[in-house]
Amino acid sequence: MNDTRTKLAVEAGFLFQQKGYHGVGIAEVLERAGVPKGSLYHHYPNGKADLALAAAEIAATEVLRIIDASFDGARDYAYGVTTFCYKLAKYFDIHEGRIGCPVSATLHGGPDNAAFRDALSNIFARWMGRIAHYAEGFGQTPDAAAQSAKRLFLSLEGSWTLARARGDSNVIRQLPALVC
Amino acid sequence: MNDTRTKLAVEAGFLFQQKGYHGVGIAEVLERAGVPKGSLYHHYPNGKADLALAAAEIAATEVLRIIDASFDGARDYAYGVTTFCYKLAKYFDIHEGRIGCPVSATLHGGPDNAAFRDALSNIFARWMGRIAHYAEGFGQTPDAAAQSAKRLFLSLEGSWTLARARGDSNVIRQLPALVC
DNA sequence: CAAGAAATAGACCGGTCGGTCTACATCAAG
DNA sequence: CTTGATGTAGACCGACCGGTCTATTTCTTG
Repeated sequence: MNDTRTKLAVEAGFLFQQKGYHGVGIAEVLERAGVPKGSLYHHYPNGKADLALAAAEIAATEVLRIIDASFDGARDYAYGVTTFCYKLAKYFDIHEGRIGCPVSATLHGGPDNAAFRDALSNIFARWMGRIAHYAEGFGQTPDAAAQSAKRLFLSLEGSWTLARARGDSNVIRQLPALVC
Repeated sequence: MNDTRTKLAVEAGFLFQQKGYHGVGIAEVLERAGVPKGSLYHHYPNGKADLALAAAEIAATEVLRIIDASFDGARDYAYGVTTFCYKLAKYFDIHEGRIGCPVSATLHGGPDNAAFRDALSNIFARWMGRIAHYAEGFGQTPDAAAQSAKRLFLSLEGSWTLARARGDSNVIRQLPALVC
């Protein structure tokens, strides 16, 4: 297990989420991580693209963790959604309101290739699947659960966009009232 | 009135919407528009940033036009929403599925300054205001209309994101069933 | 310890970036 | 025809881009 490798992806993710793939220079990532260039290309032979995919994967996993933490102790679906949105709003505030969906901000606007699109598509599917899983657990039929998950996901992506434009996380906090 | 000026903004918009602010080079815009560099800095003294704001404004106005065209002859709110979504899905397909919300794709990921954020925020507000206007016209109370507009807008932003990741405009076409 | 693998370190490279600058063409007004 | 404003044309610039390469240090394993 290598600390440098992870640190690079984490710091790169932090920057990608704010400025997008093309908005971040390798030099900036290296400076933030306190790592020389040689190490980057040792751990990520394909350079920036590898770094972005790794950063997106880390962010994706973190969001799944937040979903679990939000729904596990929830008394019903709406309660879980509310907790989830509040946690995300807090995450948004940590980045000082200059962030969109951590995954799409990182991968959209990157090189227009199949690898990036597939990664995005898969991550989104995993998120919706996990939310649907919890919705089913609260008694919804599979179809209804999938629909609930999709409704939440789509609005959430939009909320991130609007929250970022306004620099105000309340858009995210008010989401449960809109979709439940 | 100057044709070159408009042509530059339109072509720049086409590219920004696909690759984002930092993903597009000035040279690429000039080539597409068939315009030399001197003309660009004559019409847009602040260069790329001016160009992006002008492009976003054009796209924003075009969306307002589509909203009007969708709701003007509609028999009820849901019908208008459906027409609106179909028109946007078509627009998405014209760009071969490589596009997000034309405005946020252009301005998000651009320079992190107040001018860009304000422009985005204002454009979004105008869109939601126009949708709410039509919702009121179909008998919704002002509060309910504002809520309907917000619900549609947020899901729509999300749909664009998901549609782009999947390269499939059907996400947008299926939206009315989810929000009406 | 020896020896090779793993990782760090950063100088260096060609290409492209956004932007400036000067020269020239076009046009309207006197 | 002259003159000044408007717009076109593109050579040119320093800064920065992502990526390569060699040298060195650190870790692992026998």
